[in-house]
Amino acid sequence: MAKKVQEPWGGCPVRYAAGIFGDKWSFVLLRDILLHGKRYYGEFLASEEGIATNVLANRLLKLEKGGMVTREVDHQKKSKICYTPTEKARALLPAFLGMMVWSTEYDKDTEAPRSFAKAFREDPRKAIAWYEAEIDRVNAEKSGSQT
Amino acid sequence: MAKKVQEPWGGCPVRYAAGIFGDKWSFVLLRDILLHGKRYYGEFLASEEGIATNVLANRLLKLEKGGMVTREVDHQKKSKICYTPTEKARALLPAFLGMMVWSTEYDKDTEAPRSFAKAFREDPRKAIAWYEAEIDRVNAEKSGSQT
DNA sequence: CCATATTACTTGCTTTTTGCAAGTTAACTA
DNA sequence: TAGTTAACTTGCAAAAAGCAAGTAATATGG
Repeated sequence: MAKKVQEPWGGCPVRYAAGIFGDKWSFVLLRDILLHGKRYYGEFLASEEGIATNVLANRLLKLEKGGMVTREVDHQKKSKICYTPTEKARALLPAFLGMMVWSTEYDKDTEAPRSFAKAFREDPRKAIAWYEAEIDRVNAEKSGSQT
Repeated sequence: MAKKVQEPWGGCPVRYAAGIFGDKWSFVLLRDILLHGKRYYGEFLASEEGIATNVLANRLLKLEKGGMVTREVDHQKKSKICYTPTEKARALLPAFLGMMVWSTEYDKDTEAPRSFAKAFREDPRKAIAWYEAEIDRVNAEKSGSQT
């Protein structure tokens, strides 16, 4: 029996967002899928934060039900499942990158290069477009459209 | 013995943000303090989401340790504690409002007026400035600087 | 073709966190 | 000065997270 996934918590915009990705593991998964080009269960599991396998399965299901990722059998290897960010997840990039800029400013141990915040502040649209293009690139690579 | 508060989870910007406010109750508290002008324990407790008293105490402490709020005895009534958003919390407004715009676009039950997303998209700085001014107004009101 | 390995989960169990009700303490207020 | 408000704390049950091991469907080397 599949574990129950929290039902959407709508109405208020903050509550809605909190209901969809308002927990630390969802943050980390969104980072991996939007910013690090990860697509497979094993890749998410390998992130340094060390998510537990059952929690990972639960969050992937929650993100899928929340319309943030699509789940399909990989085109190149049928034993793998490919998780792809939806347009809804991609539309979160501006807020997500804005949040990261905030972190680089306040985390004294930040590992992000200064250039990241600088680039985003100087031309946010361009920065967003760059990440969008990266996502498209990864998607194309996983689409089985290889020669 | 006070409950232990999660130690900061630094380095990666996403992980840092997740460590500071990456749980649904912190989201809701930040909304109340940044957007709804709430300042007191009793006000946070009264939010419709229904946070438990022990969780509220824990999250206020976590936000304080994370540098998001200051905790001080109220100037007008010494039996009350006034929680005030720090500059660090206020600096999160752009990302926070961006996230809310995202919610209004994808939550079919959204209660936010269209004008909110429209205003933010047309002139984000102006929208942010409006909320900043609101925060200043509430702070002034609580500062005991009344006639 | 078959044994071994990958990959994506699921299951069972322990620990931690949350939720809920009740209790405590220090101002206030009539 | 007795009752009230405000901000927590405590104890306990329920839910979620963490951990180790197990399973099922491909894939792969010989």
